[in-house]
This record gives sequence, structure tokens and C-alpha cells, in this order.
Amino acid sequence: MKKLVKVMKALSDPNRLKILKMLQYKTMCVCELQFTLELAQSSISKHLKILEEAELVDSRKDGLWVNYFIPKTCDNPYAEDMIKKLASWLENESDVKTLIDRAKLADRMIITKGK
Amino acid sequence: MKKLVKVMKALSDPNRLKILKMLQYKTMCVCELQFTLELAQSSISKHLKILEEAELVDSRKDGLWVNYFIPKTCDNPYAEDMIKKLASWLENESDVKTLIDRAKLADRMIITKGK
DNA sequence: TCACTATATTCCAATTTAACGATATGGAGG
DNA sequence: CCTCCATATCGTTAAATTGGAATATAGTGA
Repeated sequence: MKKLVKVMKALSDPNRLKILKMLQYKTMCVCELQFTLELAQSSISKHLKILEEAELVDSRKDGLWVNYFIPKTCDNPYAEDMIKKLASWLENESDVKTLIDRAKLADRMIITKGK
Repeated sequence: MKKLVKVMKALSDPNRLKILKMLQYKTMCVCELQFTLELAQSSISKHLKILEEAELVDSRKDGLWVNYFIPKTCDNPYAEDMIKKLASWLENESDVKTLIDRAKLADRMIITKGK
């Protein structure tokens, strides 16, 4: 029950849903997510932690960067089922479409240069 | 997106999940849910309102009583999918099993007489 | 070792949530 | 019409959540 609540809580925030929808299309690092969502870096980082603890995303370090992605399989059945559901949900929402287009443009190298 | 968030929020509370699991087995009124969950009547009522607004439960008046139940069909696809998921989730948790046994005993007539 | 950078963590303010008691509403029966 | 009862709503409080700024951490390259 606690595990299920954790997954549902993770999924009950619009920004976290947006993160998951973007990760569905590509692996992204914190700064790329920050670029697309226009939230403070600390906020992105915190959202990712909540998603990771719910087992809805996984991460792998790559030097200074941390790549976040949606796991292919996962031993938390609630998380696994919800990942599958999310793949079809929200696909036709214009907000989400716009966001995903923006995510496709996000590139850590370009974002970093811009500073 | 807002609709989905509403459904997810509704599902991210243990007491509301318990209510849904019980309603999966039988239609219940507020006082029966109050008996099984041991929460204040106003709290049960509020949880039901949240579930109803997420379209996860429906209600029908029967004199003084209000019967709450899980809708057979529903035009909110998120709610519909989650109702199906919940039917199989948590089935083997001992807490939930105990609660459902308790729910089966809950009878508005007996509860009312007890006062 | 030192400076730089991406990310994580901490601290704080604002908002939301969950619980309860008290009160309001509305149907049933005398 | 008046009372009773099941449920809904309101007011309040404590705890959880979200966001940002500031700071800490850890990898990289000179």
C-alpha cells in the first residue's frame, strides 16, 4: 500500500507528469529539463528524486551530468503499470506536444554554451 | 492533464484507496465506511467527494442514505483505466483483506441500532 | 591543488491537504 | 410543522508539498 501511494503521489504533480512524458521520448539531464520546464534547478532535482524513489525513473552518471530515463523494466509492479499507461496518456494534449517538441531541441551542450 | 492530476491525487491517499478497495466488493453508505475505517464522518464524506470529483466513484440517494459505488463505465479514461488497475492491485495485502472482511460485516441497520 | 560546472541538499515562505468538531441541509415519520 | 437522522459543509489546526535562493558536493581539467 505504501509503495502504491508513493507512485500515485509522484504522479499527482503536473511538472512531474511533464518530465515523464519528455523522458518517454529521450533521456535527459537536469539542465535540459530545466530548460524545457523553466523551473529552478533545485526544483527539477527534487522532482526527479521523487520520481526516482517511486521507481518511475532511473539515472546514470555521465561525468558531471546525470542522465535520467524511464526504466525498461522495474520490479515495482505499480510503477511498471503506470509507465505503460503514461505512454498512451496525454499524447494528444497540445501542451504536452509543445513541450516534447521543446524537449527535442534541448541539448546540454547548447544550453551550457548559452550561459 | 488537469483531469489526470485530479485522478492521481485522488488515488494518493491510503484511506481513499481503502474506500475504493471496499467498494470493489460492495456498495456502501457513509456510515458503513465510517464503521470500517474508524474516521470521523466528515472525513469520510470529504474523501468520497474527492473520489467522486475524480469520477472514481458514483453515488445514488436511497432515502436518508447515500450509496456509493464504483461506476461500471465512465467517460473519464484515466479514471476508467485506474479502476481496472485497482481491481487487481492490493488484493493480497493482509491489511486490505482484513478491511474487506470488516466491510462485509458492516451493515447500516446494525451500525445504526448500535447507537 | 585550484577553479569551474552540473547536480544535490538545505532552508524558508506560501500553498495545499487531512483530520476533527460543530453546524447546516434535507428526507422521513409522527 | 416539528423532530430525528444520515450526510454535507464550514472553520480550524497540524502536517505535507512545492517553489526558489543559497549552499554543499563531486567530477573535470588546468
